[in-house]
Amino acid sequence: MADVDADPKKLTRNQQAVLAALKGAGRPLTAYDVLGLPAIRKAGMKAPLTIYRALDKLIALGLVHRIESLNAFVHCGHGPHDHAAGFLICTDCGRTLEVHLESCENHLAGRARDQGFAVDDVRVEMTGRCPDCAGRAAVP
Amino acid sequence: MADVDADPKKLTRNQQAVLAALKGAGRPLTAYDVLGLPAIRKAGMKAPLTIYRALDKLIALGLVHRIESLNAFVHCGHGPHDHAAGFLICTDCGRTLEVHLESCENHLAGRARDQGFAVDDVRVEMTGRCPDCAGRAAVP
DNA sequence: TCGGACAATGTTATGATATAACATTTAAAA
DNA sequence: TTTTAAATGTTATATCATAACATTGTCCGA
Repeated sequence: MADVDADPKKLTRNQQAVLAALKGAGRPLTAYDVLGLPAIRKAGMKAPLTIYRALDKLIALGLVHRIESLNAFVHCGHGPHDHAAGFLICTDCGRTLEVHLESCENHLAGRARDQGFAVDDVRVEMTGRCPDCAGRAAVP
Repeated sequence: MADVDADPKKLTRNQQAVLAALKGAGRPLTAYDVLGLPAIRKAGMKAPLTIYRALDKLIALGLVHRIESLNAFVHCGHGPHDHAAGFLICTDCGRTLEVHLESCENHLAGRARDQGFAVDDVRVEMTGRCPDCAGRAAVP
């Protein structure tokens, strides 16, 4: 689970730079997308590993989520939280919406426990079209 | 959605070989795992693309599922089906359990629709320990 | 303040996953 | 049989991620 007590002020320069990049993007970016950003190069980061290390930390702090089906990373707009997050991924514009799964998580994890499975983590990713893109498609 | 009317007899030699490999493994394999299997080399497949193409087809037919968080592929033990599948991934032994999500899918997709999101596909992956491994851990 | 411990960083190289492009063959249908 | 679509073969390359090891920075207790 995320370390909800994390103090954002304690982030290192690299971590701050990567977090700011994801925040500014407003959508998931791959590690190499981040690496390519001018602000990141200006911060002196120039190797993939530098980005991945910052991302690892930010994920551990619950400030960033990894989107498995995109191999990408997105800023968590909800602040650190302890319950599982679900993502709605728009296949048109590439943006994601984060949804909380308090109730679903119990349902899903309950299903798992029924089978004797001890659940550590729940990941939900849904693809489709976001409100904006769905609207555009309907009225072309 | 999966083509439930798919006829397994119509699978090509490559597709049959890959499907048999995943079936035999009983757990998720990466494309390169599959490529490395003697039976696959004997079938004449020797390039990654050959494997990926067979996998693409098998996935489209609903005979194989991709596990995003493992970059791996697993045989679907339930036969082709039309509803979303969830996976319980054991971090000890690497095996997966597939669970059906009839009810959860509605719940999740409903949440999405509440936000104006048009859902095409739902993916659920849970990590933890399977009954066997959880048992071993509890009684060491 | 010093010094030890630990986290973070820098650097280079490489491993692992996935697809592009284009020629050829096979299978199915008209 | 012709013609059409799908599958395959082959080579090269793109994309995502980590290993290994040296160095630096930070924090806290003695």
